[in-house]
Amino acid sequence: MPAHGRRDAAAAVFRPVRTRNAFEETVERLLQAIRLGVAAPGERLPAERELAARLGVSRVTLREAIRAVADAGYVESRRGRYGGTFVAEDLPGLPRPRRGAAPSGVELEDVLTLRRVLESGAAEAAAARSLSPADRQHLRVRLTDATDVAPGEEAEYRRRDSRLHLAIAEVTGSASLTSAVADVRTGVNELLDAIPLIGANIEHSDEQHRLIVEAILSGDAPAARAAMDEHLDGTAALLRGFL
Amino acid sequence: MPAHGRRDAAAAVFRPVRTRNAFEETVERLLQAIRLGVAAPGERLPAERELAARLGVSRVTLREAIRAVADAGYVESRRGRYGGTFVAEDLPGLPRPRRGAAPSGVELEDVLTLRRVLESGAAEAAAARSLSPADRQHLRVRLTDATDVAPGEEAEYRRRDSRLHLAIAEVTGSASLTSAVADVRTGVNELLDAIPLIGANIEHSDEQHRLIVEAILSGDAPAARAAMDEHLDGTAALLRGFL
DNA sequence: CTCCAAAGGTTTGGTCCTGGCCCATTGCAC
DNA sequence: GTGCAATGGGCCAGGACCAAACCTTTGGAG
Repeated sequence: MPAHGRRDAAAAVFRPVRTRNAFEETVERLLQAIRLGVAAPGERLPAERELAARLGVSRVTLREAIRAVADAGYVESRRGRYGGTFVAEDLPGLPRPRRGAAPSGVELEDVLTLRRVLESGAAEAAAARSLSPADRQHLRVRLTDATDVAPGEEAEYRRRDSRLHLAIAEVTGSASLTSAVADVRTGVNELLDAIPLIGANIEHSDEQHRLIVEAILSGDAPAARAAMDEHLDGTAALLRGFL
Repeated sequence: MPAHGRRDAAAAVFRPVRTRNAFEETVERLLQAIRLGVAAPGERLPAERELAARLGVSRVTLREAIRAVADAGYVESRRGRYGGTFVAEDLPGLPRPRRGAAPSGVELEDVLTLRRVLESGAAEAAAARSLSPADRQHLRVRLTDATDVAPGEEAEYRRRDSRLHLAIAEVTGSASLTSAVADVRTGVNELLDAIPLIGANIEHSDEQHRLIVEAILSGDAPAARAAMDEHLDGTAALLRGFL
């Protein structure tokens, strides 16, 4: 009996339906928006009523989550017309000193495998599509943002880097692919938080980012995939070395 | 302001936290297990207490879901020692006459894009890995199963086809990739339910399946990707034509 | 034949979450 | 300045969901 194989597939289908409660999930989403640079410092989040509807969560729950995120210093709420919840200009640093929770090798390989599949696939798909002028502009802007970070601003670099990778997924036109990339990116960022950021690596990444975007913009799908593969291999090697 | 691009990424991060309620989610998972062939006709599901724990759902909720699925004729419960919940030997046909709910073109392309990224990526990743003898055997068994369906058994073919594709994801060793493939596969199956199954297509698929598995077993990652790409292109063309 | 283990079936009390409603604050339009 | 609309803030009744019991059925072990 191939019970082994069956168990793996079964684990995929019978995985938990709801990982956390609504409050915790909502907090994670807000932090994800901030850490991936989807909501930049100073920017306003959607109004509570709208955001609650979008997240499929009651306003009470959303407000509790916002409260928690605000207490941690990530956002700030203002009342009145033209009020709202705003991302803090000065974001707090890492809340996670990684208290012994080093990810196992299996977990690491799991994330890296999924990441490679999703991100290289997204790069290829983006290049294979005929992009609208808005899409092309979007990519260029994100690329510039990412290569244009003041030295010493590691956290900001991480956000813009994520935002660029996310933009590549966006221009594939596939909403579910974009969601998947956002999730895997969050996982990768958590891992990256555990290792130091080196200047040489950033410069190297900048160049690779340029190559990737160039390949996508010129519609060269194999080149886009190859460039993304190489880029990801670098990070993967770094992570494997440190963990 | 690049509000357009921002909106897409925001939609990914601010997507609903909880799509359905626990009951509905659980029903979907049970049906997914059956339709993907993870639980074959006649097979026993895990005991309620264990399954509830795995799904992260209370036993009460799980039982309600099982009850619903049993009422629809998919499973049957037996009490007493060596009892349990068993997948029906004769599964009901399609419950979905697709009442005008034809998927929009955008949705279709969304699923197909994600599918291509995930499944071709999985094939490549599987080929790039050094597979254990158990993995190799698993792939071979699933391949044989899929090419070995009695004529006229379209529903059974669909299940074994899914099971083979799922096996490819399994042998990548990445649990999250396997989950993602299972989900996208469910989406594709729903689309496929709307179009007829033609004998010639099955034969063609059988041959492509052989090529894919062969490439994976021989460790030829580019060939595995290429073979999977071709295979998926066939189905994609079929779907685009019918919808 | 008796006991027991493993499974499904049932009940209860409590917690989380929601949907709806109203209040408080703010700044622009008039 | 007055009105108003958009926003965050607060409250409550009821439903969904859960954890933890306990009951019933079944068939093998001894």
